[in-house]
Amino acid sequence: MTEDHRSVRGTSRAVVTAPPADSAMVEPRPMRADAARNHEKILLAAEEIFALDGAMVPIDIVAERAGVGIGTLYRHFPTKEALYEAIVMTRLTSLIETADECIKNPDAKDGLCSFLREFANQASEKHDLFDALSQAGIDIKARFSDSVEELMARFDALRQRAVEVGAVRDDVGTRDILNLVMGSCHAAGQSGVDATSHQRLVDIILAGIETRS
Amino acid sequence: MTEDHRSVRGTSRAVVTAPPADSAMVEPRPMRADAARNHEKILLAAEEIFALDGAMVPIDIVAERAGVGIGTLYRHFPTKEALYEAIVMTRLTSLIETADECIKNPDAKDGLCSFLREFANQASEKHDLFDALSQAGIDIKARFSDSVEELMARFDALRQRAVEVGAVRDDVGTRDILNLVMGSCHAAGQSGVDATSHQRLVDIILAGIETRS
DNA sequence: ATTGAATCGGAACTACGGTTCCGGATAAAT
DNA sequence: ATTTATCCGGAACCGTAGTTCCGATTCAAT
Repeated sequence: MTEDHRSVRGTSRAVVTAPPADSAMVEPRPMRADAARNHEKILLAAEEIFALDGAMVPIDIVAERAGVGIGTLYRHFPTKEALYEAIVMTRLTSLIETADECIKNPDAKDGLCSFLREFANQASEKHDLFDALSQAGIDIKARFSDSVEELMARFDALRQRAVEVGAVRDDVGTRDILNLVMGSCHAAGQSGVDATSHQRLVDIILAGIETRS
Repeated sequence: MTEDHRSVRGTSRAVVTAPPADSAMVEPRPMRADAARNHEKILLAAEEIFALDGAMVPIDIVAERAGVGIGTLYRHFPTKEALYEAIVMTRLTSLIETADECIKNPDAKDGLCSFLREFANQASEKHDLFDALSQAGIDIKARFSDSVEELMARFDALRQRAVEVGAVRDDVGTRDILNLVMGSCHAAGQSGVDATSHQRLVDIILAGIETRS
């Protein structure tokens, strides 16, 4: 009994209503014009302010920045978690697209490098989003398993291809590289260093996973 | 009044007992036995539970674990920040000692490696402490500038020596290495991977900062 | 054993941030 | 223009976590 912490926090019975993207089968009425506009404004404002001030900013600040009331914000995203989810989702999708681009690169090593650089860019820009999520007890891999797996598959393909060409070591896992890049960007972001440093760090990591000559 | 005069005493484990005789005019009474015992218990419990469950655990949980009341905890550490500070202080001190050990190593590269490995160990164990601090708006470099500078100086000496011997590249800054190691440990800790992975990551980083052959 | 000061313990207070609710406003259909 | 379903706004509510306060307790000096 010395083990248990405070009683498990409120059963977050968060209604995980997926944002109706473009399904015309269930909704007889699409969405009122102002509602759609606000939805967009909120998403935009949230992304901006989270990237800027970290994901811990109170939501009423987000609402203020979006130019809407809190009630409106909650109508569109019934929970702060839901807002996080929406943003993470766009981020993952964008990253998957990037990976798809990079895999088109005929040079295996270049492809991997490009991807890692872009990945580092995004990671250092929005450094605390993922952090805040896990701090809030949200398991990204679990909640977005589909997209994450998709992304990881592409990432692994990039790595694998570079290994087969003999450009990078075969004893370094995809997960390792991810941790290296993501983590160092995070650290660099925290210690207020110049914004270009994460590129230098990626270079070092790339040197570290190269095949030894 | 810009400078807060939080007592620096109590940061090292040994000071809890009676102060030396040469400060008779300052401290007429040393500290009651139970008080000293509790001070120690709290520090210990806090260190344990922060390392285990992250630094966001409510302090009453810390008190419970230490077997004291909240009032008692607050008597010894007037603020949660103060508790953080005390722990960070012991950590920095310990790290400085490690660096002093490593610099005795005749082999420059081995010395640096040993230090980085130990650094990684500590970083991955208590990964969220620093995180929580910065999230709480506490600037570590500012508040502990003395110890941090001391540590950085030793770290830089280790790196410098390795560079002079020709073991590591000369275009990689001390700060870079620190970000790399600290960050990747953080990331590895977050994504629940096996506890040994941070050693693998350090190896990759070491490979990345080696002189190219 | 007595006494008084130091210390303990935890209930209560406070601040803050997420969430709910509902009267008022507005788009769109008639 | 009227009507109504939908949406907006923000005051109020609630739970959580940090902090304060003071009667009860304990150490240690006499």
